[in-house]
Amino acid sequence: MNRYLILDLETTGLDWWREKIVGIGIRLEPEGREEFFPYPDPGWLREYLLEYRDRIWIGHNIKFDLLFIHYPPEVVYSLQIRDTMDMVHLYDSRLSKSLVEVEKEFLGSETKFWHLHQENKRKIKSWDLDKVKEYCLNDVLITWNVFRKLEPELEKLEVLHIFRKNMELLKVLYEIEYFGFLFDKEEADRSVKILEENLKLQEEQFFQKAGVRFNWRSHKQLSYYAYDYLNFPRPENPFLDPVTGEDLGRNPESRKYNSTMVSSSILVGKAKHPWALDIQFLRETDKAIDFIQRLSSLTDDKNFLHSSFNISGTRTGRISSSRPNLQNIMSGMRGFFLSSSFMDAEAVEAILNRSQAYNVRRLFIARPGYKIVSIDYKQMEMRMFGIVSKDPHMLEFLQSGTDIHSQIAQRVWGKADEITRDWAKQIGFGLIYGMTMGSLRFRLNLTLEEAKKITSDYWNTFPTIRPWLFGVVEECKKRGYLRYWSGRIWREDRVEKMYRGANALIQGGCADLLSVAVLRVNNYIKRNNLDIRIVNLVHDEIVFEMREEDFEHIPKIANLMQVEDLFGIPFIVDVKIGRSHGELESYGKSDTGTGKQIFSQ
DNA sequence: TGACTCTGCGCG
DNA sequence: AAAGCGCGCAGAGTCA
Repeated sequence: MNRYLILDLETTGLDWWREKIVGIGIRLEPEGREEFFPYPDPGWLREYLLEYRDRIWIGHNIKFDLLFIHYPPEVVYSLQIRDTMDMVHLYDSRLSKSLVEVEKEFLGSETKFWHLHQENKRKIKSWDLDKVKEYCLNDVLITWNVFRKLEPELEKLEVLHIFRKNMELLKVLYEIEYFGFLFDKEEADRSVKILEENLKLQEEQFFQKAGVRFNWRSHKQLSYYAYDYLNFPRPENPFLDPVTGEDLGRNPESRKYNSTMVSSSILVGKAKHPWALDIQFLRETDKAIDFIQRLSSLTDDKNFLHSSFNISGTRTGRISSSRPNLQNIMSGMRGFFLSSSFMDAEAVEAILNRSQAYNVRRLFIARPGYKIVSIDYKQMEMRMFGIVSKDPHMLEFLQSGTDIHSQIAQRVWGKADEITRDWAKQIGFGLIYGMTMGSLRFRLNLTLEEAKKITSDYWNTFPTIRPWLFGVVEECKKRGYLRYWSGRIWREDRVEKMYRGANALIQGGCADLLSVAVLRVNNYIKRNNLDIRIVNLVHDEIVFEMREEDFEHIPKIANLMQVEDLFGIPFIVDVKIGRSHGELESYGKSDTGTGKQIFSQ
């Protein structure tokens, strides 16, 4: 019979490296014994709980609690852990993971809700300790009951093997978060200064051009000055329902259009507004400043960032990242070269000389003596698409490992030039995202006839793809869910949304593949006792920090990532190395003749 | 003042 | 005749 330790912490905040534990509640099962310790001494607490290290530890988002207790990663690796938050996610990724909602959904009670109704959680420091104790032990009890309820459910759904895999992945994520990613704060401060000067310069140029000063960050004000004040025709909202007049653009499912009409794509594309590029550039600089300041505010006293990697944060099974989000860091300027037209030559030069400041990734650096090594998958989603759709021609291309879009173009249209390669690429995206014909037309800048011809050529060349897409929807209609290659379940009961299932199978399939790769690579690192850390995960990329003398392990790591045994074809990877995440250079060469990476030994 | 929504935009 | 997948975060606006 299994023995359990269920735990829950109350803390002063979310950041374990600078906040304090207010109290910890634990429950021992099967004894049913409860204990609560207010403001425990951290060292004492670590020792005390280890008396129960042979038990299975259960928590709702247990990684959070373990980080607050501050165990070294090797201790966490030695534990058996169960995260009820991930159990909920594997049961149905659409559900809210907050304990209040989880209690309601699976236990049918609202005890936590009523506790919170009486007290403000943000002021937990000022609660009576008796109250904290009662609240905390109630959370522990809910967690235990949710675990008991969901374990058999997950078994019935045949997803316990994914749950076990995820609990091992959680330990790797723990280690990534525990050590963190070194942030170059001095350089960040310099960049912010430069960007703020740039912003001032851009604002001045813009206000002069506009002939009026206002807060361009406000949609309301910008909309007024860009259209009414300028007497510039306001583009018609194409999402107004012609019959009812309802603004469908306000539908949260589709927020691309809005009544203010000041998004970049509308200003640039639809309105062709004279301020479009100026606004785009102002926003870009503003965004860069926001990014860097957010990062600077979250460093610990040694300038490390400890992002949270969440395995139950996405609909598809991808990992998400927060505080800070390390998966959307700017890599450089995008809109500048388009928008520089409104500036005088001097201003253009001034900003170009400072363009490095927009590369926020270069602020993520290796520790002294180490290098950043980034290994990412080439065209990962296209590969997964070929695998799940089982199209023989697509799979044949994937085997060779050369540029997939060019190969497709060659096969479909008999030649692979820039134009046909772009067609192939856009249709590939379209298939992965469920694009409509209208959108594809816009993307390719074609007439309806041309677009239809091109897509039908594509369908004819890959005969199983269209039937597969229909089949996915059919299966979802029939069962109410889809199952990934990994066994993970994706549920959807709205028929009109089931087309998203194809994307889920691809995006989520890639996510589960990456998690397998992470585990295998991590096992290799630990087994050989290597001084190599994973510092970031970005959907199709693993970022490492290692010494140059350990570069000899790169081919092995790259090979492990290719997981050739899983599908019979390798997921080809690309290796880059640099002093920071923003200054990477290719490492090794891929042999385009055979398509085999040199890393596949 | 805080909680919430809306909108826009960075990344894969 | 343009608007598809998955995130997290920030400022402005709104309301109590």
